[in-house]
Amino acid sequence: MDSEIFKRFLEEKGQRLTKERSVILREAFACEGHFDPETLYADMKRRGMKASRASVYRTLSLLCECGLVEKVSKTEHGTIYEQRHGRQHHDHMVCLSCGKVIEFYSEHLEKLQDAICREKNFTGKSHTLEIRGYCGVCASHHDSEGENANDR
Amino acid sequence: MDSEIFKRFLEEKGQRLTKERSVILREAFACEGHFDPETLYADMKRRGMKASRASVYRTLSLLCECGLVEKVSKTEHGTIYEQRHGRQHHDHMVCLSCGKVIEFYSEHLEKLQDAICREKNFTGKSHTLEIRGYCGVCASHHDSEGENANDR
DNA sequence: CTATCCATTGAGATTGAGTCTCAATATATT
DNA sequence: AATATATTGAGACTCAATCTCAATGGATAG
Repeated sequence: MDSEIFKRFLEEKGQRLTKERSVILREAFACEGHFDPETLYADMKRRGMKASRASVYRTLSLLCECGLVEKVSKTEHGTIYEQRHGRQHHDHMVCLSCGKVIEFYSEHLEKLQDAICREKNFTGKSHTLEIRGYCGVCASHHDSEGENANDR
Repeated sequence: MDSEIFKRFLEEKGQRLTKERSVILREAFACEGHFDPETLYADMKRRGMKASRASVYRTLSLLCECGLVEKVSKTEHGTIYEQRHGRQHHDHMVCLSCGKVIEFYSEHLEKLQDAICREKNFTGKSHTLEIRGYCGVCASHHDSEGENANDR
């Protein structure tokens, strides 16, 4: 279980898996996909679970440190994290307007990168591809207007 | 000249190329490479050129709009922009051993990304691809563990 | 030249994400 | 029980970025 991994990680550092940390871990893994700290915090509060904003940020740092969670990117609306345990590699599209993150995976793209690496005599180990632009919803608002398709 | 392009762009919108905007444009193009608004603002001030912080941000928005400049990424320390005029798009390979950065460009890769965007109904505006691994020199020094060029 | 219109500017207020501080509290160890 | 150490949360704080609005300035019509 994820909390076991986290617990072990903490104990190795002489730290503890507290109630608050458990709650935050659960919350982070509940939303299958991406999340940002503020939303996570707000959701938690709404559901009556107690943990301060400070603890949320502190715990997310710890989760990153032990690899269960990863910072994916920064947007106008804050940092986006994603759950990493047991998930397959993929790349991201990030909507510049609403901050939505779309995951995608393309075998073809991966192969092509391998080819480019060979060509440059480079031994690729990992990569990050982020495509920034506008999601379907925001693109339609965006066409007509300038910059005001902003909502949370 | 770049300021000509900017001027034309502004005039089309019924706006003017003011002294402040000129200064900011010049400053942005002076640092060959990347920059962030706060540093640009501070540098400008230090050199005794006058333009408010608000104008810096406003002008950078305009420059992005007309394509002379592009938002490249967001970091802990703010947004990074880069001058786009006359420079070709490229992606990066970063050597984990010696830190060397190799630039590359692949038409095929770009096309493929466009296709993926269409598929996801996403309007791509820009992207960043960073491949991390080992350059030719470092790879040979490295005892090759027979790993393939895969990701995560 | 003068009045008018409207883009532009800048100082400072405001927002919002994220961090830091520190006293109070919880937990483990002896 | 006493001590030591980890943790928490409220709120202060920082910093980038945006917004507000009165003052300015350039262009143009009369």
